Amino acid sequence: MEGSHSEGLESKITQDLEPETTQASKRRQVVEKTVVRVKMSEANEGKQRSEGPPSDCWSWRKYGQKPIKGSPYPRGYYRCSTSKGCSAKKQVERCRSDASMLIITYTYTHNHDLPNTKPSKEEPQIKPTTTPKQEDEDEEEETEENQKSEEDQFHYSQSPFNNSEDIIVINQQYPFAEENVLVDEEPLCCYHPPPPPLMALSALKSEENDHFYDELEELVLPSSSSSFLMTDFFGERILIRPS
DNA sequence: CGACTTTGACCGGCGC
DNA sequence: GCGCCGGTCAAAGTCG
Repeated sequence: MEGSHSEGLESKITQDLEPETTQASKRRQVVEKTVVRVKMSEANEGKQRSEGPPSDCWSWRKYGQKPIKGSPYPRGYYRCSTSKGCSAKKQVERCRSDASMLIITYTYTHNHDLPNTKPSKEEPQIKPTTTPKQEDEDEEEETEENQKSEEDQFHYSQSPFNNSEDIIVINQQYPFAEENVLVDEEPLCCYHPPPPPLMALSALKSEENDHFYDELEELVLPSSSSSFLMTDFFGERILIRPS
């Protein structure tokens, strides 16, 4: 399974922060929502299973799944299992027009810190080749990302959506795709700078996330087959403004 | 044994 | 008021 993580881990993640009330209901959606779009190449999709999905560093437990009108793919409902009292939730579904695009909607915030249960162990070398990510690769985004990263990187655990009007563009090219790092699955995590412990735990969490993707995979197995090439995924920012 | 996934049923909100 | 749809709950089953 872990033969080669750094193979095709390209994911395009776009995170849109919605201050609240998406637009539909005023009562139902009076919660902070963060929409994250994760674009993964076929390779990724194929590997999701074994490699791990673009997950955040949290533990999620699935508590439901429902077919959504207008979408050929069902939506999965996950709840943070890291902490019992945590009300953080997330919905995962595939883009109906692009099966390779995952739409993850985060709701509520975590009221606890990241499950850094294993800060020591395989984190020492988590230093990506390009140390601080690719700070100059995405200047603009990087800027934002950087700020966000540094701030949300772990703050995310406390108030990921508190940044109400921010756009987080995850632009990762796999800085950690080395081999020591098992970060082949945390786009969400990765968009943060190279947080040492984070990576380690990311890998740990991958199991759980694995399920989540596993499922998605079952939903729709794109005939991806062998297009397993490493294509740099560029960050794509989707700005959703609750005008 | 505990934690998690799966699946059907139920509930509440919204639109017509 | 009715029907539709999204979201959540709960029981059963599975896996580590």
